[in-house]
Amino acid sequence: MKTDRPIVRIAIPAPSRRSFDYWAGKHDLAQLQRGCRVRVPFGSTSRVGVVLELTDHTDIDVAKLRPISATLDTTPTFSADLLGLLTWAADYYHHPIGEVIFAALPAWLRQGRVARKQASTVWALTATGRLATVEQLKRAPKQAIVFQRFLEATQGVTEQTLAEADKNWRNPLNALRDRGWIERTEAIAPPVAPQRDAAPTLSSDQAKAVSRLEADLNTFSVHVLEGITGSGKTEVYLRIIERVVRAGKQALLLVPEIGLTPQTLERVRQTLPFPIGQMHSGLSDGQRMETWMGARDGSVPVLVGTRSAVFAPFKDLGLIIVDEEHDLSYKQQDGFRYSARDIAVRRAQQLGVPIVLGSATPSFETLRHCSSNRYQRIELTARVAGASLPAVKVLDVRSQKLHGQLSPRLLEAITTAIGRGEQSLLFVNQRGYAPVLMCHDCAWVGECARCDSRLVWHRRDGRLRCHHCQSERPAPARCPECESDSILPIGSGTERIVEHLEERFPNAAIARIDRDSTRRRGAFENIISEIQTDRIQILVGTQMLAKGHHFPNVTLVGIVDVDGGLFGADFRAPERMAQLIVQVAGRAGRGRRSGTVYLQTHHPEHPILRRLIEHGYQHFAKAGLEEREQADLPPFTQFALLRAEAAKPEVSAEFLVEARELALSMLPSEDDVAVLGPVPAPMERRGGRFRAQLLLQAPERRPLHALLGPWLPALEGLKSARRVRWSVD
DNA sequence: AGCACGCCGACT
DNA sequence: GTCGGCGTGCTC
Repeated sequence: MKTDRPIVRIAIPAPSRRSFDYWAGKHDLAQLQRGCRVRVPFGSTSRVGVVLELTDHTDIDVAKLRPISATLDTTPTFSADLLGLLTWAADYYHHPIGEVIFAALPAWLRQGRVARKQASTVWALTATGRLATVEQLKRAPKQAIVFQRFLEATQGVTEQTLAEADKNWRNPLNALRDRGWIERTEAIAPPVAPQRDAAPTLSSDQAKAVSRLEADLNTFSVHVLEGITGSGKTEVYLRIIERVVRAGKQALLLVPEIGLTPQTLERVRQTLPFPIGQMHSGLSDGQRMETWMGARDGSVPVLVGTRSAVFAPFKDLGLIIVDEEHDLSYKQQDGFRYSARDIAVRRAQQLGVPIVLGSATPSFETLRHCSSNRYQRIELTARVAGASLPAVKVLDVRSQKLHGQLSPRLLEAITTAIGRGEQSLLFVNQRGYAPVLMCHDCAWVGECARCDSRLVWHRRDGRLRCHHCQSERPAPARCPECESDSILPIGSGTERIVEHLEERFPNAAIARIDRDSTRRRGAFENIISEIQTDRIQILVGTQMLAKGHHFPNVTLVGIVDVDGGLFGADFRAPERMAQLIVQVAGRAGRGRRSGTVYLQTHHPEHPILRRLIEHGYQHFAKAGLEEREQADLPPFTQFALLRAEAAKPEVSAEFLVEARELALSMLPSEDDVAVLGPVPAPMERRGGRFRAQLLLQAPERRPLHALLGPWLPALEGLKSARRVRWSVD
């Protein structure tokens, strides 16, 4: 109904997809514009909300309206275009608007703090300080630690950064100042001139790519930069970013979670003579706020960040780059399940700016857009500086005597590599010692009490752990069932592979890289830099090693077991396996020497494997897409998945059955959307909860969205919905 | 999600 | 008599 007093429509972080209406009250309407934050009473509590609209009508009973309690912003926190993007995302992913908007805010702003750039004091090296070395501070270890930070930073150091790293920083800082090595500077230190010797000459492919991108800088266009590992995609990104920033605009570079290593950032910093902002989960609230504000006011011209940086504010964004666009870490897996890559494309479209999707192994979805000419493809074919592509060898492990899953030929190849002073890299898709612990006498196996899974034996810690929930317990010395002491590990994880290698190569230095060995802060960086100094001869790791790192001396890459990707239940399993193989192959022979990739399999003739090896990723993807089309699978069919979980299996089943009935009653025709299920989820019991799902399948996006629109709010009203945890993917 | 309300068992 | 268990319902 229409009212005579102003009403504010507000997004509030609550699990309701509706917005909430309040009286504007006595507050200044200028501070209640779209995008401003306000504090409002909500039930018995108080919340921070964001104004979506100032209006004069409401759908609810005006007697229920309450006035907002306070305004929090004098100018809107969100620009019109960013708020537009967020409302689009809430709509597209059918997720509550309040939660979407709050996912895009730094914690301080979520709590209602004033958006103000901290008056951060920045210190920078003086001319004297640039010539000084850490060795001169041998007798002043505290100063050495602080000084080291200055050597690592190219753009000065804020007091806040120092305070976060070490609580004893003020005295050493003053001492360094007294030495005349550092000085206070005004704001962000003037960027140090890039230390690159000379800009590397671009290959003809790279030059062509740069000029094609430059031609499209002022319009929306999606370019897929497809280049094998080592073909120099990063150099293309850097050239085009530089061009955009010199034209007075900002650039956003999205990288996978694991991709934002100090090295990546350092490379960008060393190359581009601009202040570079970073945004990722490792930042403190203060740092995040600083970067957020800097991007918004334009003082951070280049922002490098992971998934959530796609929601960063910009004063004048001119370019978006999504590196390794196929990477799964662009998809948020819980809560607001968005794809940062897809949102980035939408954002570029909305702003009328170009976006570059880079990958050696583009996702099938992206390739399909290329073949329908919505995206333009740019290929980089040759590896730079003469480094050649590794040869791929399939090792048939059938009826071979294996040493902890390693075949004689693989061990032989490692021996040869060590003899030549080269490094070997082995991928194992299981951390821990062994994926299963089994009693040889009664066939007991360690199982998780809360999940449908086996417990992984972590021998170093003497524990059995579930990799799907938090539960763990001491590893038994005897079988808990029959008391036999012959309990055996079945299969191998990284720990056990390392053990076998240590027996076989007693003089080799072996490093293990998985979530367990890199849990400590800085451990990952330490191992990576140790590898780069060539002290390590053999690296054993999980997929976390597959991305991004440059190991010039690795010439042998082994994938201990590729069979998982051939027979996975998920229709995307072959795509992922192929991407992994190509990516890890990219780790071999990046320096001057050529490399070899060994794939161990029990199915050397499997057509999927043969296709990839004999014809390459492009051909593999083309055939894979044809198969998806035949089988009515995405991206040729649109899927939406309603998941539900509850402590009892019948509770989630009941909810999904009701949801199904509701969907069928709302559908104009059953031909539009097929409702399949409910069926138990792939791992039905996880963390003590029973999970089930309902699949909606439609040939087009439109009827699916048309159903989801009214269906999801209706589900909220279902009584069975309150007894389950549910979400839409 | 929080948070209050409400209706039943074990304590001083 | 009261404390508190967590089922149920609501938030403009």
